[in-house]
Amino acid sequence: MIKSGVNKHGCNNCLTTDCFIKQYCSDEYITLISDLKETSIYRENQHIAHEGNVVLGLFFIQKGKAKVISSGLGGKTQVVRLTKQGDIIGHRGYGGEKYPIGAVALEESTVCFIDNDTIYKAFMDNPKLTYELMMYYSKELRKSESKIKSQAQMNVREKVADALLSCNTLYNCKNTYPFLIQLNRQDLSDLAGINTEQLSRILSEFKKEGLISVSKNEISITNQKSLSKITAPFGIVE
Amino acid sequence: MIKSGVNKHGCNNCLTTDCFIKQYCSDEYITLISDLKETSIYRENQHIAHEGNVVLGLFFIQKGKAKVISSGLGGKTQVVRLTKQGDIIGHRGYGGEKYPIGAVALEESTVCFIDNDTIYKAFMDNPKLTYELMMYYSKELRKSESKIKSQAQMNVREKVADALLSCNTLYNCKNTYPFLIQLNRQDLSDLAGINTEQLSRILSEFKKEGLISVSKNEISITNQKSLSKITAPFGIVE
DNA sequence: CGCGTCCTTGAACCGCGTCAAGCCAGGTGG
DNA sequence: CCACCTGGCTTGACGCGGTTCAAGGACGCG
Repeated sequence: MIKSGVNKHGCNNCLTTDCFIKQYCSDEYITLISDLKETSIYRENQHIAHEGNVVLGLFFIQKGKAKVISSGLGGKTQVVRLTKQGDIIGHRGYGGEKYPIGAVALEESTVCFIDNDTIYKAFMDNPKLTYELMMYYSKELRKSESKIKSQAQMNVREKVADALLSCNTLYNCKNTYPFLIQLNRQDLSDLAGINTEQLSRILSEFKKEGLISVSKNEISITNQKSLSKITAPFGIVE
Repeated sequence: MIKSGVNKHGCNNCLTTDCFIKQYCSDEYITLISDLKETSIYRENQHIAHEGNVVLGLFFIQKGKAKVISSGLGGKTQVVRLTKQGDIIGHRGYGGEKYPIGAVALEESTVCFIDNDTIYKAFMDNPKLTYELMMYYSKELRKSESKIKSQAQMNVREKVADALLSCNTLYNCKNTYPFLIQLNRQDLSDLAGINTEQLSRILSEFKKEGLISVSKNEISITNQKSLSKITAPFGIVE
């Protein structure tokens, strides 16, 4: 992990507009947090948070993408969710508890870390911040609950469509097509909750049906509408 | 739905100790909310919130139990989570959005409803309330993300053990055994994410192995430890 | 007593995961 | 520059686990 100098990345110089702190804290607190936070740059595949470590604070993704993962039996990994700029990693659990979920950068990412004490003070003095973060978790919870159903009821074909669409909803802000999925087969299958072989098969199907295109092993969504029809019966929330 | 008179159930007369409002609001706000909330009693199997309705506020479970459900394809239902006294139903989404998840009482339950405007004011003036609710959602999110992995990776046997244990963790506060599971086969299988036939088979297995006992179709956990061993490789978070 | 509901058990089918082999692109070293 | 190796991806074959279909039992209720 490359720890950058604290002062070089002051919040006032930060260009990110999605940051909860900058949006919902008083100027006074922005300055305070700016002094106390730590900003680090993670390269692709570097761990931002390790599974099983104690939660010492909150990570804010200033720039980049990450996957939130949870390991199961026999080396299996589940991608629980994907995150982008402005997202938060490391739910604040009950004080000092271990966090059973890890996070890994998918591309070079800039991440701010704010320790529990500092963020707690900010919460107490900036009700709007706490409120918006509550809403954020609430929204994530809805998405997560929706995914439980997907995992329980969908067949592999539907799971793949769902995984592709959730990438699209999250990362394709401008809603333009073709849209490139920036995940390798392993991550994509871990997200869909299936194995890589099945994923390959289904992708080939989709390719034949003209829903996606694959070149140089990179997947692009070309027909979002038809893809959506596959998952339609489930009323997916993204 | 039986709507009780507003004044009869003032917060100051309420005996519940787990209520977020009573714990974290100023006296002034408790009185205000007491006047504006609506308290209703739901009988078993009555809908507290309907899937697809607009979210007009938050439900607090004062007394009783409920299941939070989400319907899928072909009449399938997923029990997304179970709730008890002190829990919250109806995540506040982005303003006025439809809520894709429903809630049904599992037994006679008393539920308080607070509309969006009122609760928003309370949030802005009671930082501790907002903070605790944020923590609540954060905790629920962790549990939910853990369940995604369960659904994706567990086999039916493990899913059943997991479902039984999650009931136990939630409702068996005193941690005494045998502990009666108060769900019928349909609800239990919807919670586990499997069908009733499989559930039956696995329950018979567990019965033979002495992990549970079944009398008059009611399931009791007799050996929580051995049951936990089945799900142990997954590091379940409850 | 007959009916309906819920639960259990059996049997057959098939979707999915596993294993294994082959393909392709990129990197390395002779 | 080519041969070789490696890692990621694809495709096929097979067997198991789980879903589905169907029948029968247990129980409560009119």
